[in-house]
Amino acid sequence: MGERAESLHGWEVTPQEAVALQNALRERLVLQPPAGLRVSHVAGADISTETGNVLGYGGFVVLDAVSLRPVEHAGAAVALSFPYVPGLLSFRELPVLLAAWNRMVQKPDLVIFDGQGIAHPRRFGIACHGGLLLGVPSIGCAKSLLVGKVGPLGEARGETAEIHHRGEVVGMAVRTRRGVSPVYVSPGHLMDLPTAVEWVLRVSPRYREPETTRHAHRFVNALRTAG
DNA sequence: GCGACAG
DNA sequence: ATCTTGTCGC
Repeated sequence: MGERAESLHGWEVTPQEAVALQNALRERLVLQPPAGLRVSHVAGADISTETGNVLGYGGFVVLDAVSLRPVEHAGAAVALSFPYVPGLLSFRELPVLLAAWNRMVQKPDLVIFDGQGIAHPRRFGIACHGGLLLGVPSIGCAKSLLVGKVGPLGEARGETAEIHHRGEVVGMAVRTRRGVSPVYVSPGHLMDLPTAVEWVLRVSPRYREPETTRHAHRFVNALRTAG
């Protein structure tokens, strides 16, 4: 029997230990999609928190990859034990997302996270960490940049501009809608940059953010509101 | 030492 | 991320 991805490491860690884990786990990343990758279901992941409350409500919404219609959602509420620290977001959000993942029946072929993939100071954003632990192809699609610089970006939908950081191309700014700020796309695990950009555009036919993210965001907010 | 800083 | 009213634009 192989080890379970979820048990690669514990979550009771200090920020310093978290950084060491990122540097070690980074070596296991595969920045290439599996040969013949077929995506029939794509999921969005997100969490919702409340000021003055330790509980985090997280979940996934699985969409049919063609119609972009939801086919399943799964959520969980878990106490957030790690603070928000730029660069260590996955240690705050993944515990609740893993709990939600275990409740999901129709596991997706691809997950799009709300945050960075390798466009990260140590090339190990939440999409990398999540994809690795779940053993699923993943993409990071963030609303703002954590690291790196982007050059001029065309106005039309579909235009892209590289994200450069320390001499490397770590992602792409992608205009998903004309006249609106771009989103920042980078590969997570079992993924490359061209495929990541292709999928983000495919699941963002109308609005700035992917339908996966929009559905996940609404779902976890409803979870929190409901208690 | 001084800024920057996903969600 | 969350807290919050109105306001500008298609």
